[in-house]
Amino acid sequence: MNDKPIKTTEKELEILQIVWDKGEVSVKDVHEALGGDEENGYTTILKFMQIMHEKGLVTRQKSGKLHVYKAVPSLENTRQQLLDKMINTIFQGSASQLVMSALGNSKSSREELREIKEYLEKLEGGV
Amino acid sequence: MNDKPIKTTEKELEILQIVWDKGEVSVKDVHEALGGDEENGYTTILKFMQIMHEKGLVTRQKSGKLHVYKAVPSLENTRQQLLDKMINTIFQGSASQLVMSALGNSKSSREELREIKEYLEKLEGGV
DNA sequence: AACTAATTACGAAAATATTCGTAAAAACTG
DNA sequence: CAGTTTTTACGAATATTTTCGTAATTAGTT
Repeated sequence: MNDKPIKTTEKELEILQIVWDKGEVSVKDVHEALGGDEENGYTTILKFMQIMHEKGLVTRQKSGKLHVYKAVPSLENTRQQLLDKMINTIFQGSASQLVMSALGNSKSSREELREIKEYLEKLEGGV
Repeated sequence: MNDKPIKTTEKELEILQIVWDKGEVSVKDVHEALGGDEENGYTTILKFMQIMHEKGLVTRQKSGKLHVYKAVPSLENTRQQLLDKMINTIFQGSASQLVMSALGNSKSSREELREIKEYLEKLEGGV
C-alpha cells in the first residue's frame, strides 16, 4: 500500500558510486574515499550508511565489529533510471535529443564516436 | 569573489520548463500549467518566481499590474550543464557511455537511430 | 577485569528546499 | 471614491537533506 518510491539523494548517490566501485565497503572506506575528515565527519558518513540501509539502498553484514555494505541497485539500472528521468524532464521524452546533445557538447574522441556508430549499427541490425 | 554558482532546484527546473515552452509567462500561467490549485497554491508558485528572479534564473517586467517573466538560461545550455554533471557523476566522465546507455534503453525508432547516425557522420566529418 | 581504540547508535542541530497564510498594492467596477 | 478582484510582497511554517556531537557497544590489550 504505502511504498512511496525511495528517493536517492545527491549525497547518497555520491556514496553509491564508491560502493559500486569497490564492491563492498566499510564506513571507513567510504569516509576515506570521500576525502576523509577534510570533507565529512566520520559519523556523517556513518549516518548515511545507516539511512541508506534503512532505505534498502545497501545491504550490510557484520564482519567482526564492523559492518560491510553492498549496493542493492545496480549501477546500470540506476543509470537507466536517471537517464529516463532526465529525458522526460528536460528532453521532452526524446532519447535521441539527449544523445545528440551529449555528442554535440562533449569532446568525444574520434575513437569514441566510432564506437558509438558501431553500437548503433548493431542496434539497427537487431530490429 | 563570492559568486557561488546558483543551484537550480528540482522545482525551479520544472518551472523553467514551462517558461521555455511558452517564452514568457505570468505567475498565473505557470500556476495553471502546473495543474492549478490541485497541485500548488498560487502563492507557492509566486514565491518561486520571486526566488528565481533573485537568483537570476528569470527576468521580469511589469506589464499592467502583473509581471511577465522570461527565462535567462537557455534550454540548450541547461541541458548541456545537466548532461555534463550526469556524465561526471555517474558515467565516469564518458559521454559515449551515456550515449550507449541511453540508446540501449530507449525505444528509439529506426527513424531516430538513423537521425543520430547522420548526426554522427557530420560530427566525424568535421574533425 | 580495567583500559583503550574502533565502530555503531541515536538524536538533534544546521542547512536547504518547499509550501502557504496574511497583508499590502494595483487595477478595475459601479 | 468605496468596493471588489487580481497580483505581489513578506515572513514564517513545514519538509527534506546534510552534518555532527555524545554516548553506547564491541573487540582487543595489558
